Amino acid sequence: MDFSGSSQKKKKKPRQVRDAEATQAQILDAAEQEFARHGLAGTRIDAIAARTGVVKAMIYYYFDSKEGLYQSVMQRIGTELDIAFKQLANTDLPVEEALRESIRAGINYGAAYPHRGMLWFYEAIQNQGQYGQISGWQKSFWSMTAILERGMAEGVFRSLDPFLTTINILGVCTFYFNAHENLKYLDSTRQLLSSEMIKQQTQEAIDLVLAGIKA
Amino acid sequence: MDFSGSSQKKKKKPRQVRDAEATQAQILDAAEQEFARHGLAGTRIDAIAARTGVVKAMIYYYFDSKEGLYQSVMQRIGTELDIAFKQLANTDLPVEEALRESIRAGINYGAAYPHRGMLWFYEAIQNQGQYGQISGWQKSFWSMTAILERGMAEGVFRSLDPFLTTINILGVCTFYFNAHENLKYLDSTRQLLSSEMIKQQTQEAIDLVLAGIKA
DNA sequence: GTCTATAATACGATAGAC
DNA sequence: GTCTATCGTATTATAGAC
Repeated sequence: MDFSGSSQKKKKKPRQVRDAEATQAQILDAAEQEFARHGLAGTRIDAIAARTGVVKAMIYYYFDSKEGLYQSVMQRIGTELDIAFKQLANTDLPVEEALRESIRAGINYGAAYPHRGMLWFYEAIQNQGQYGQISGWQKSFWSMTAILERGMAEGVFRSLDPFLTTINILGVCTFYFNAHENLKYLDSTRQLLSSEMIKQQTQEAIDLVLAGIKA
Repeated sequence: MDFSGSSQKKKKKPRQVRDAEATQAQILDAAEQEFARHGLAGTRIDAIAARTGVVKAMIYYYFDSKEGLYQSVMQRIGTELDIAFKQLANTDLPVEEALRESIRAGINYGAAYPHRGMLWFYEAIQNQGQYGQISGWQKSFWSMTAILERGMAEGVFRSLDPFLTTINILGVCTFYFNAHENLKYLDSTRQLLSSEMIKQQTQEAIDLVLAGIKA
């Protein structure tokens, strides 16, 4: 039932006319989502292409390989992370309030980018964290450790290991979101990702940590 | 260059003569490791077969499909989990000590089965926790919540949300091991999985939580 | 820069001999 | 119960037209 040659040819994807920068950003966005959902190994280039609307070959054209694309995603996360947590380094606030703000920032970040927590776990499990270093996330970690040290020096916080305590605070901030898919079966009446529950969880986390480290 | 028919044939795997039960257990062990390392979707049946020394077809013979094998792994974990955390339900200990023991048990479990934490995260991310319910892990969760409620009733613990606090304690117990591959880059002088560091972390975790919830 | 087509390989699952 | 051999499909990556 295919009449005519040129007037009614099969539907054909019109060639996209876009600038390189926009296309690259679009690919990075789609890639971040797919990598977070399936990890580096499990992500299908086709899925990224489908999400972007760009064809598979374009991804190889811009990023060489799946691994190269993954590294670019990590790099971009790093620059955004710097911006989000840079302010925590300022010493204007009293330590107690600075720590409260850090926890708030951590939970808000986890709520705002729920997929990035998964990305980090895939990175740890599948790639042993080798690509994660590209992002330079360590800077954010040490800025929280610095707050704890300042609190100890000022006598506001009790004697503790700032390194391990930073890890444990990070655990409180992230576990809620990272384990959400498992935790949701516990109590079907609670919507764990609703803004009210997150607000409650923020308060509980701050109360637990602050009471846990005060002198 | 293939002389003779039977005297010099190519090296051939000798047929294994084993009982069904031993073979099944062997497959389950190898499968648990592979599923923890690569998740349900990412695990290759060939890899399990290679690890077991059994041939791929045997796995299908005993477990029908990759999904069936995964469910069997989850079921086995559930029975072991029950045994490991059953004792925590007893109310002989004072609440404070009961909670201390729970945290110790949680960290010890994480240290003893470091791969299982990964398995749970894969389960959450890849399968939305649907297969995790087979294990019945919720029982262990609620037993810790019960301790917190008892502590509040006795006036030993401050007023808190037992549900969210259980999640946060679990976060402290598990994050250290789950994020280990990312955290190891922070301070190369600290061996996070050494028994001394785990001992330190256990103490820090107990101090943080106990101080955090005491009345 | 963007597309189509395809090479090369890897994987889940099954059939059938022993 | 255990093995070999294979089918069908999905996926990374590239070649080459436009």
